[in-house]
Amino acid sequence: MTKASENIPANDALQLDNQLCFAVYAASHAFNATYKPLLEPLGLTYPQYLVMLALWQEDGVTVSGLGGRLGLDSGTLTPLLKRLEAAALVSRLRDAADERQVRITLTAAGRALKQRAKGIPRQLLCASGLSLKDLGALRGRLESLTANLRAFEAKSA
Amino acid sequence: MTKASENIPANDALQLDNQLCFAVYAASHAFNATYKPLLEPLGLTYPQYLVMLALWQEDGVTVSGLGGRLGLDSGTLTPLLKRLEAAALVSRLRDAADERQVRITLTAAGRALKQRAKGIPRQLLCASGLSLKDLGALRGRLESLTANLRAFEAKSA
DNA sequence: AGGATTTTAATTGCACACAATTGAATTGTC
DNA sequence: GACAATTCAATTGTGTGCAATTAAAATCCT
Repeated sequence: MTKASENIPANDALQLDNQLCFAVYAASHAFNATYKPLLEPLGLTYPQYLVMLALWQEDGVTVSGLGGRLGLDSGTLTPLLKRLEAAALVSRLRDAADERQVRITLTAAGRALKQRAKGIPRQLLCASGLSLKDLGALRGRLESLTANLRAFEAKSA
Repeated sequence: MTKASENIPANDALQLDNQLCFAVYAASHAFNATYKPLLEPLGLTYPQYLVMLALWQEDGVTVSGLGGRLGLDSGTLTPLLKRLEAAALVSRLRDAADERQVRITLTAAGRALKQRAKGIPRQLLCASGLSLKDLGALRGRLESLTANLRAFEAKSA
């Protein structure tokens, strides 16, 4: 009998409170709600903040490059990036060498916003109630879980 | 100096890959993607599956009662429940004693679906690559994190 | 009893998220 | 060099998710 086939009482397996997926789902909503008031002064939604984090780290990337890092496709990113463009935080320009690609570049205002976002990680750390050490450990476990889930899908497909 | 004010190098704090929130966000998407092919034969989306889990556990509840367990409001639940009703899995009936409330009750087909969902938790456990023990520990840490985030919001509001 | 307050679900508007399709641009192949 | 196959972003359609408003029903309060 392998680890993954340990005995689960049938009645427990479908209990909502026993679902790891629901714990992740609830935590994801809770993060969203915690970020909302902190991001509102910056005029960003939480997914837009994640896009800005990625761009502050690396600028001038293509839509699919950005999508690869965030796990999002053009169907999500195109309208989101248009809103960031309307807010004058990014520019969207066709690559001259390959006009299929659109390069996303921060404007001066987009770069400047990083300063105003500087304090947010500290506030979230505080809200999480975790030490840096515990936070890092939890993050590692979640990254490993995500990798396992993706590998499982890839295997099935 | 308290735990929550440990030193974080400024450049690291805004790195996407250092964000616990992003690890949760990515794991949530990965769960969604893993469930999708498993739920498709049942005709359910992932949020609809969570609603069904809650109903299999306790039937005949009000919309707000369901919302309390799932952390969702009527703006999300009303259309979702209408789709489950259209699929003949639940009935939505005004409470005779208090006509403001709508009671959600499983149909025979809704109860029967539980049998077809029986095998799903086992497949997810397998996909997660975790032992039951590790899974429980991770779930506990996420529940505690969610509670902390909610408490932080409540404090701010 | 009767009007103000509160509770409850539904509705509206906006923003993701993803599958599937479209259309333009590039690359591969002959 | 032309034509097929591929790549890339945009578009379309469906389904959440949440804030704010609406409308009906119940409760409170004198």
